[in-house]
Amino acid sequence: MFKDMNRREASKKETKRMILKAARTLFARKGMEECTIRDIARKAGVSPASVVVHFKSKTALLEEALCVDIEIALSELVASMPEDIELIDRLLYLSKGFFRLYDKNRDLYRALIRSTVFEPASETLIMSNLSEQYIQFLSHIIEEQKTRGIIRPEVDCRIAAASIFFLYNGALILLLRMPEMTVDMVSDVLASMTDQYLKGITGSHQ
Amino acid sequence: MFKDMNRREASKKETKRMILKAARTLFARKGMEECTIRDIARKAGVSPASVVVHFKSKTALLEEALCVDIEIALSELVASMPEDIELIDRLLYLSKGFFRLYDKNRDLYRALIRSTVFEPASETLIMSNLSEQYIQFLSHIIEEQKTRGIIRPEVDCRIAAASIFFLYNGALILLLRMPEMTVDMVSDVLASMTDQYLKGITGSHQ
DNA sequence: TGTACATCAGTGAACGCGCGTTCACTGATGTAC
DNA sequence: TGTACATCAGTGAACGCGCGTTCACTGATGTAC
Repeated sequence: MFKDMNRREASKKETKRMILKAARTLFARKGMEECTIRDIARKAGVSPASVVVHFKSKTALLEEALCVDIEIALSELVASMPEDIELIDRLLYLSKGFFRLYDKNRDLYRALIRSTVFEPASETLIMSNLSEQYIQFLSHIIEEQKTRGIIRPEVDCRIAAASIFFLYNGALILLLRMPEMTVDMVSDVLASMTDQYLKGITGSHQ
Repeated sequence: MFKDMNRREASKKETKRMILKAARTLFARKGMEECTIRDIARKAGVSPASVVVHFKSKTALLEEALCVDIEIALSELVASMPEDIELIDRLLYLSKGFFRLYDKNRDLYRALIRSTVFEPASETLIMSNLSEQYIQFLSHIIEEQKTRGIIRPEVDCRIAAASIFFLYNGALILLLRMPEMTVDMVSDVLASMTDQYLKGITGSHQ
């Protein structure tokens, strides 16, 4: 029974894989706007109708095609994170990694983020999950820093992680919408912001 | 000579005004996706081609139609800002004002923000200017708090204002993409974040 | 085991839609002489 | 002053495009008996 299911399902997965591969190639080459579902179907060697069967829209296809790279980048960054550096440097290590990724093809990632960030969360599950993973990872870092006494015990880690994510997100928007900004410039801005955030801006602290 | 110019230009402006008025009504009633340029033209009593002459795209029309409300809201909030409350309450007073505005028609404002925030800044001048105005106003508040000794002198006001704006922006995205979030819930989250930001999260401050 | 039927992934052509764009045009307004 | 021309806002119809959707279909795979 399972074997039977698997034959059909395997060929279905294979078709989907081919469409995704063609989509990744064409999106990267020509950008979101310039390639049509029919282009991708032709390149993948399937019928246009088949693309729509596997992905409910061009946006959903884009999301699934590009999120692979983001997932890989996230796990690589997490794995390669230096252990012996300060909190702020760890945070910036992550941000800068993502900025570099998105900088490889700004228009394409801009199209992706625009069509996911502002959609209802239920429509863009893959991107929502990625953001959630990222925030949770930030939250763990903060929790860990708390045990070391670097972060004050009464701080809500979840709120702090989300704040850091929002700052990152703002900086990312700067990068994507202003052609004259470089990865380094945006990283510097984010560094200042994050530094301020960690230290606070009120009172006469130090 | 001026009188001559004015006749033509006046009628041109009048046409534009009528298109804008029709657009505001129809957008608010049916939403961005559900109304077409031809609908708006019909309602305004002009030719569809005329709409395209005055506004280069449907998005540009949406931007110009809705930004009026945002501008009004901003200046009202600035004018009605209580003077005798704490910094954090002033910041939240502004944010909550905007949340309430956007909450009146979430889908519509979501469409607006999605199609402006991620476009190149040069394509969406009105919204860019509004954000800039808002950040500058935040910057003035911080500057003023600095003179009172509430904010530390070495703090970069511009960076602080942008950070606060980014936190606000993140909270706004929460509101717009999660139907179950209310204005009060989002305001509470933003309050926690802003509070943390002002105090800082590292060290044994206080 | 074989036969007869059911399921279902994928096909390819067609549809209606709204988009921006184009076009020759009309007619009012402005300008030159 | 009038006449003849230039400008230009706005017209309305048509165009090609890509989109999602629909449809009857084919043919391979799986299932019941």
